[in-house]
Amino acid sequence: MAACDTCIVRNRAICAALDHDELALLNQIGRRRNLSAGESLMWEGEDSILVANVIEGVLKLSTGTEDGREQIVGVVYPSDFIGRPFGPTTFHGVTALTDARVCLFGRSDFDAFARAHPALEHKLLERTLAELDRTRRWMLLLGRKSAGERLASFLLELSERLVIPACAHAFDDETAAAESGLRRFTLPFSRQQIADVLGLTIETVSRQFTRLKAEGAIDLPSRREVAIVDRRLLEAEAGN
Amino acid sequence: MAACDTCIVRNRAICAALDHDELALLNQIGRRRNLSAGESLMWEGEDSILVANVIEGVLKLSTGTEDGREQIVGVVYPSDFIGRPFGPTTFHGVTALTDARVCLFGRSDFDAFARAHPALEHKLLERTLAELDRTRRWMLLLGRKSAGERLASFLLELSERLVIPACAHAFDDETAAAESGLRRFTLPFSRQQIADVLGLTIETVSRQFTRLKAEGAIDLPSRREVAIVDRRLLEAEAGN
DNA sequence: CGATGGTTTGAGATATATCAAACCTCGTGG
DNA sequence: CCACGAGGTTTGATATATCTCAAACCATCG
Repeated sequence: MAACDTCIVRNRAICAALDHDELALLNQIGRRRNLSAGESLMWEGEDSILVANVIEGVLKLSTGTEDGREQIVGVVYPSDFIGRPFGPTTFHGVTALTDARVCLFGRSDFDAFARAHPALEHKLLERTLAELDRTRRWMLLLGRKSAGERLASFLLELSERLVIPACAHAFDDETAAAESGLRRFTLPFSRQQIADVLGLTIETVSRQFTRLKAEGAIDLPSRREVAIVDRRLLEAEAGN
Repeated sequence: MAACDTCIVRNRAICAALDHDELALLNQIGRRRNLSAGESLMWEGEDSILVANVIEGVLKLSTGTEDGREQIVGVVYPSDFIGRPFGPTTFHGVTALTDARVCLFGRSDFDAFARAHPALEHKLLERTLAELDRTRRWMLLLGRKSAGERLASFLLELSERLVIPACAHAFDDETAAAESGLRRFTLPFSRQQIADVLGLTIETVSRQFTRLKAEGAIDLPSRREVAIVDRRLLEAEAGN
């Protein structure tokens, strides 16, 4: 039996474009791999040899300058696609933020398979277009928003993206609010990583956390946990 | 005779994926349109009803905050694709920076045509992936680079992107250097627009221009013209 | 416990923003 | 043809958000 049959992202990842037989073929060229938090799957500037689907966990995409400044240029969640198909080079590193599980393909195998299955390519196109939209909205944050606005925007986006779709309709109690995102969640980022997403320093991020808490927009039960106390206020702080 | 036959971007735009007959069909659903500098083709948040290929000219993609801060999130050149296919909303405005000419399609017509022609979708996918790479590299600039580095990076990118491919092999004299980009070019941006690309203010941009000139990296024959005097130095200033 | 790595808080430095004025450039009309 | 005006640009002086450097703090794990 193909591993795909029991895959929890089967219906949300680009694989949803495939029927049972096609999926069996794809399964033959792919393999699963577990990653521990902190482990890297690809490195910046490397030849593009692998692509993958995220099954579980959160990973970051990052680049940096010669002199060591780092910028996280994307964050991927279950069902997202990673890697650079149809091109020779990966422009950013990929590193697991939490323990993660991915479904890996050799790039050339995947490229060939995708070209032969337009429905799959179409899904990949839709996903890439959506990611481009999201990335461009992030440019507004990096270019024009204040530190406070950046952190507020970031927390709001996280609260939406961390919702596990399978659960979105199962609950709508305090754990998972169907409409507006999670009220409480665990950060898959350290303070330094948040700084690297927002283009700030760790100290500025920390100060904005304490400020948002002092103003009653959020609560911080522990370092890695955030509760949104006043969503309206947080949205106002995000200033879109 | 189809207008496409004489189109100067015929072999570089996504249309290159199509044969003569397919092109004739596409031509039936498209129309040309001229835009004057400053004219907008789409607005932020609008329903996505149009998509287009750029034939001639330079256009900006931009978003802003409620309170009027603006960020240019992309710049498109001849043969680039604009608009948001397969999605209901355009997340950014599209405005001509120079006089321009585009090949316009109704989005639903284009979507249908693209789905029926996988080779076209494939080209669009490659283009979207390349644009996503470029956009992510821009995030590093916005998140982590100084004003001087931003302007230097911007000028270097412009000098590459403004090369007219048709000429790239015809000349390699002082006008168009095949390898390293133009040595001298006209800015399709005002100072304010450059500020909006780089996430800076107009004054900071101006000061960095005069600094780069004083250091001998560039020359400014006029407000709208730039000559790269010392490319090495400019590259060093860009600090990648 | 005591060490260790991440985080928060503090004080001061600095790059960029802001506010304001002077300066070009170019088109217009006298 | 020249003066004028209007936008855009440059330069200057000052303010401020964020960074930098440094110390205190706190959880976690041996």
